[in-house]
Amino acid sequence: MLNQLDRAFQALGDPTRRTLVERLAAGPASVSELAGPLPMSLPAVMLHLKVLEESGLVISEKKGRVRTCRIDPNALSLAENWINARRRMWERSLDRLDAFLDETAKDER
Amino acid sequence: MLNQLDRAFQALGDPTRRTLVERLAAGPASVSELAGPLPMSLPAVMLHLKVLEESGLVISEKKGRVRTCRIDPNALSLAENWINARRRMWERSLDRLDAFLDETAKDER
DNA sequence: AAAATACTTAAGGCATCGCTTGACAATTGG
DNA sequence: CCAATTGTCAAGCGATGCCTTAAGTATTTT
Repeated sequence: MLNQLDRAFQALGDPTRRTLVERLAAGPASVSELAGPLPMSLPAVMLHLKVLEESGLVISEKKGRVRTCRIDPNALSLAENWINARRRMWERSLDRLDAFLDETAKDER
Repeated sequence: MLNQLDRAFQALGDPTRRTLVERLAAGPASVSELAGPLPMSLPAVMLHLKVLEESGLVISEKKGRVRTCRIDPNALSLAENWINARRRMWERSLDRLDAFLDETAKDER
């Protein structure tokens, strides 16, 4: 029972899939175009695309016999925001520690 | 042969490890404190911490018999920046498409 | 209609992951 | 010193992940 954030991070954890995202960030592409430069079979790339699609990072639609894939920037933002929130939280906790240490130093004077 | 970005994203892909990061974002904690609320054995939590540490997201140091863990916000930024760069790239490519479509519409007038 | 293109599905192999239990330090408090 | 606390190491097991090949299906192209 994995949520979207799990899936997104897990998807980005694989170098092949990050390469795919990187390629798609430059613009939409077909499955063959994506698979072309990669050192693996086309079915393998399809599986990666499936993972990316289930994570919400990538959207695809089929017209005729070619499936065109594109990035969904919303899903990217979701992951980005999660990290950002935690980083900010951590920085605030550091600030509180600094303030506490300053207080202590003042008291000791 | 995984690089730091792979490890970081893979680490964040696991719900337990994101819970750990979430907890640590509020401030440092010992291994037992981290394991306490979690529905698994302490060795299991240790393994998760090892993954987080190898990914660079978490730093720990041992004093006496207690190991204190804290977040390294730099590693968080690394992942955040990667996503941000791709999202921006994608948005730029959308802008170019819009511009192109506008041009085309003008030509057809 | 036959051939080529572009994917899709299925079956299977091997590695890694997440977790468990059990045994084993190392440190500290009574 | 003895015992409790806190963490570490190791073996192992079932599930998942990544990839392969082989055999489809659907859609153009010739």
